Amino acid sequence: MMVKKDHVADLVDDEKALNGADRVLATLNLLGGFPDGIGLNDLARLLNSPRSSVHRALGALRRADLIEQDKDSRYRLGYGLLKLAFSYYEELDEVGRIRPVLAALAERFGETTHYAILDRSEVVYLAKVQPATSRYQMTSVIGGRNPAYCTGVGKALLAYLLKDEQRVDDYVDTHEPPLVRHTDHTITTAKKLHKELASIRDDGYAVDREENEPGINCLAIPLFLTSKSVPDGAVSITAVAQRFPLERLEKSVEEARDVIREHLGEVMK
Amino acid sequence: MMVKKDHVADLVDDEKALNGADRVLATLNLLGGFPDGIGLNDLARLLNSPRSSVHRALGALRRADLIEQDKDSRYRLGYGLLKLAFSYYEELDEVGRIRPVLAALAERFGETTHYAILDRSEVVYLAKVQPATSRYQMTSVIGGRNPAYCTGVGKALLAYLLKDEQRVDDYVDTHEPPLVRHTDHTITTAKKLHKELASIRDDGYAVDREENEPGINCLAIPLFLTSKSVPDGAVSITAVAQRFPLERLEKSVEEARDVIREHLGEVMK
DNA sequence: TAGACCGGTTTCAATTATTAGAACAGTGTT
DNA sequence: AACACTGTTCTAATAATTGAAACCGGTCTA
Repeated sequence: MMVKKDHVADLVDDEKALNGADRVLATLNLLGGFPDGIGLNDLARLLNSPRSSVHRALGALRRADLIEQDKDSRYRLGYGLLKLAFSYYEELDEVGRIRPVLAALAERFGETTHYAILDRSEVVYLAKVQPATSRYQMTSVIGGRNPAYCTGVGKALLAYLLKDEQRVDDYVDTHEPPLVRHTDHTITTAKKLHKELASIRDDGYAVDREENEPGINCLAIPLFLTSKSVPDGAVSITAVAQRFPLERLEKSVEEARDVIREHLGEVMK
Repeated sequence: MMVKKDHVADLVDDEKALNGADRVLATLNLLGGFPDGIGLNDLARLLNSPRSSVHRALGALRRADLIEQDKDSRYRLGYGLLKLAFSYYEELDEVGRIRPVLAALAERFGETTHYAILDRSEVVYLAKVQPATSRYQMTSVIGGRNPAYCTGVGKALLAYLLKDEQRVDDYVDTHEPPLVRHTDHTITTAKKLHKELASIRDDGYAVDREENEPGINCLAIPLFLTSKSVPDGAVSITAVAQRFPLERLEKSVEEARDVIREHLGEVMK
């Protein structure tokens, strides 16, 4: 079988050999990329570890009910992992509260909606609802990340964290790697970012104008669930520019706010 | 803090001490039960392992991006785990096909819907959709399991696997533990089970008459997606008996079939 | 203010499980 | 029948895990 080599780079440091538990967990992470399963040999190659070691790692994972072995003896992530993750996920307080809102917004506008929080300099997606009539498949994954500066939700949340030019400068200077240009519209300078964040504070919402992915626009509204000054997270409506133009997205702000208010009350600026 | 001791029994064999990778994975599994996080000491107690060993295990898990440490230094499952599980889950072929059907059924009947497959003698829930107006919270979790003989989906799937009395006998005899009575209506004898499965084969659907949980009824329809003779899985509509009586559930069969046909075509007997 | 206590973290010699190469055992293909 | 391909088991040498105890930074209490 062909295996994409570049897939590995992120997961395994080819330099130093893994040992013990680290190898077990690297194996687990690696298996996530192969929904149809993968053989021991390929796995060992990818981890550049001896087959017998990987074999024992797989044994531990199977004992813990995290992976399974198909009839054709390929290894896959197992249902135990799904149960672990989903039972944890369903217990997250925020998610239960927010998901009905996302569903309502997705239904109303016919577009994919997200809820994301800020973690250091990145946004983490904690919920995602696709409308019933979704023809497109967004690349976002629950638990997945994006840089804050080039996403709608990210800017919506940064706006209330980087309130003056000084902090924006610090953010940009210490950002590692430096603000990368994803598209023609990506904001890459402290000056522009500060201006953008100020405007977001004024409006109470943020717009991603194809700054992260070409052809993808996004409207994001920060939510103040537990604090009046710092938002806990932000909801977003993500739309394909071609089908749902930017102007229409910006005109939808009040309608979206109404939906949110209906479910959560006064949680917006 | 108070920690439920019985929670552990399933996860950790108190007898023999864990070592290395096994302890790391036991830690991971254990953390799933504490969405608000848990401290190192409690964790070590539950795993009855030395704190330093658990500490190193946690280090490995953090390196693998599977857990995180809160401000107050409690350990939680991390977003990396969510990403791992969800990216795998979203890639599962069946799920993508089935979920629209579940959503449509949930919407139509206002009840929770499931899709489950058979794994040895248990059913595994692979998808779950709650209606927008869901007041009740079902206990089922994606990746979770139930015995087949006392659930609607389980019986719907067994029906096409245990086609003669001989196989039903074998199933019942080798079932470990023996067929346990969950409620007054649970089927616990081979004779009754055979009769029930025969009836299911005739009808093309199964009904769980409060056999698994008191007060919970269920209508299940097996789906023949890849084979004409053996169903791949079954969808179910789970209803609280009080609000949605059994008769109404049985009368809904044709309507449910129409919804399924609409989305998937001819996949039913 | 001292001091006891709680948490997480680090240390270190003894131990023991991991390591990795190689042999083994099945399958399906040529 | 030989081959190439799996996953699996075996083994002595090695290196990582082990776990008691010490440590450190807090917070509560006397």
